[in-house]
Amino acid sequence: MPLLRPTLNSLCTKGHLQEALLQMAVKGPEMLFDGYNMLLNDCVNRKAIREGQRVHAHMIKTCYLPPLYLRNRLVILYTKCDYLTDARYVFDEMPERNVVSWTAMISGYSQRGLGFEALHLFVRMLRSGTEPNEFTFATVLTSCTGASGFELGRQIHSLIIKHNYESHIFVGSSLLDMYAKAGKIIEARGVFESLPERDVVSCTAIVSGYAQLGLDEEALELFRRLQKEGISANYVTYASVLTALSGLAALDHGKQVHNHVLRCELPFYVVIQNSLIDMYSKCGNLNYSRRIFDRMPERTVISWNAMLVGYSKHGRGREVVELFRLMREEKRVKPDCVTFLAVLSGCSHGRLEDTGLEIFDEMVKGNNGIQAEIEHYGCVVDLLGRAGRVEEAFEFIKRMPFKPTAAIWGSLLGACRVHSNIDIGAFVGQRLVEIEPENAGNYVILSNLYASAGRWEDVREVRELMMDKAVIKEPGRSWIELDQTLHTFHASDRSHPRREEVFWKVKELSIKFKEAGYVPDLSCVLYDVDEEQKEKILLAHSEKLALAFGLIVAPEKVPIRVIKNLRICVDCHNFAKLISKFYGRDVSLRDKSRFHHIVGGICSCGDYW
DNA sequence: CTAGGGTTAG
Repeated sequence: MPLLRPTLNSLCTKGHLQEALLQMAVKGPEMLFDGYNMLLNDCVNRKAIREGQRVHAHMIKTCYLPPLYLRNRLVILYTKCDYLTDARYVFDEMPERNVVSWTAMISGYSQRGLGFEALHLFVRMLRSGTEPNEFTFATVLTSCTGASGFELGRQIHSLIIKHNYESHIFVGSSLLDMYAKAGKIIEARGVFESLPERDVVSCTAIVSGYAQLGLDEEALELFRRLQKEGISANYVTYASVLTALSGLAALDHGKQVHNHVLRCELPFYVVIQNSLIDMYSKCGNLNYSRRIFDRMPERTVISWNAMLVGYSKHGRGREVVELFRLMREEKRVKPDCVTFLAVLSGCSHGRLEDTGLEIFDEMVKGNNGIQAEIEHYGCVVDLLGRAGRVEEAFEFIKRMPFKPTAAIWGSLLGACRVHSNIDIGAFVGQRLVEIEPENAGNYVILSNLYASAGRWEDVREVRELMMDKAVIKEPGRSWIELDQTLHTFHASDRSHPRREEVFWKVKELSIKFKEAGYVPDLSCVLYDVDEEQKEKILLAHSEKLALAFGLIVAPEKVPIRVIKNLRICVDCHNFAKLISKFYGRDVSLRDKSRFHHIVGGICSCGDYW
């Protein structure tokens, strides 16, 4: 900031802008305000920072003391051009400030993602006695993210009510978005419903609020209703809708939206194309994603990331590495932290552990300008564990510069299960049930590990602990798309119209597979019941119902495409492989973390997931 | 003069 003045002095000496400034001086001091105002206004509109700086420099050089209005324009100029330190310098030097000065500065911080600074300034504004207006509220709420931000957001809400701005459409959409991002969807919906008028932005905010929380059906239902009410949609709306469709893997609907946006020729097409890449890959259709990607006239880092994530989730390690190489050759985009997450997890799922480790080492050396964060370390743990290098993974965790999270221990525990490492598994499992006592899955893996070592006393203890502490947060659910309809199945489902037929089909399959040597994997059952009961529970798993339904209804040449909201269990995975083998059907199964493409009884995940 | 919604990961 001390550099500002000399920089400005040098800028002030050249260019034809100088001409304009000279003219202003000639015409007399009463012309200065209008002249400066006009020039600055023009610079703001064109985001011409160099010229703007020269105008500012001229003020300083001629000892002109700009009034409040012009100082505000300078703050606005600098914030809009992303020169935040300069904006703050002007702001700090102001002899007096009004609501516009404060709001412009707050907006500058919040748009740069510096929410903490923005909130801090807002509090200072209140203390200074300047009354916030609708612009201030709409702005400051965008910085109320995270736990501490939400607390402040609630307080700001009551302030908004006090100032009678709750029904203002800008304030209202910002407010409902704040609630939605904090996971308070009921409050968000309440604000939305109480708005006296609606527009594209407020409608998009609530739809995307549902979508971002994974409430995909609700998002779509609301979107359809709003469409019927005649609300228009733009590229942001469609991006949000596509997010919801990705979550549901609703390929037919996704294609419809695709056709629709092609016909509309919406502006900001990159954003929609990014969403389409993601949608097709999450619907299992990687080739479509790649086709869109290849034909894009311009790509952002998100385009590359979406494509990389696609390959990664489908277990296509070689494609991940190849695309990453292309991305580095292309100098216009720089890989970011998401890129490295996608690449590392792609190497892990694609069995390219040495490549993954090389890329991680490069990251840690700092060659890429990206700091390795805990999630990246988590990918490496996953990668080592998946490759059977369990001890190495354990040592790696001990040496990490981060405190291991439950997710990291969980990943190692999973590796211990697959590679039957009882010593490390028992240690990790005990640690994990302490950190995450509510997660039932941990107890199950741990007790199975003990069982495999014949440590029955420990098995009993873990089971008891589980009954005591574990809660099942999210019920398992699987679905399948047929003629633009999603057919959803729950384990204890009584709702599907063809449930009887589906139930008998599963039973029939089970008998048939048993004759061929299928043994139900009872260790997948969380409940402490007898074996017969366990088998019943297993046969009612939602993914088996959806698979059986797919076998009944899906046309023969088409893969059976099942989506599950949680991780798939070992037994259902076996079951799917048997369906593929016995019926010659390709099965595509998407679970919480990845795709399983099963052809001829062989799964693309290599049986580790 | 100052304002709200969005796409990748977890």
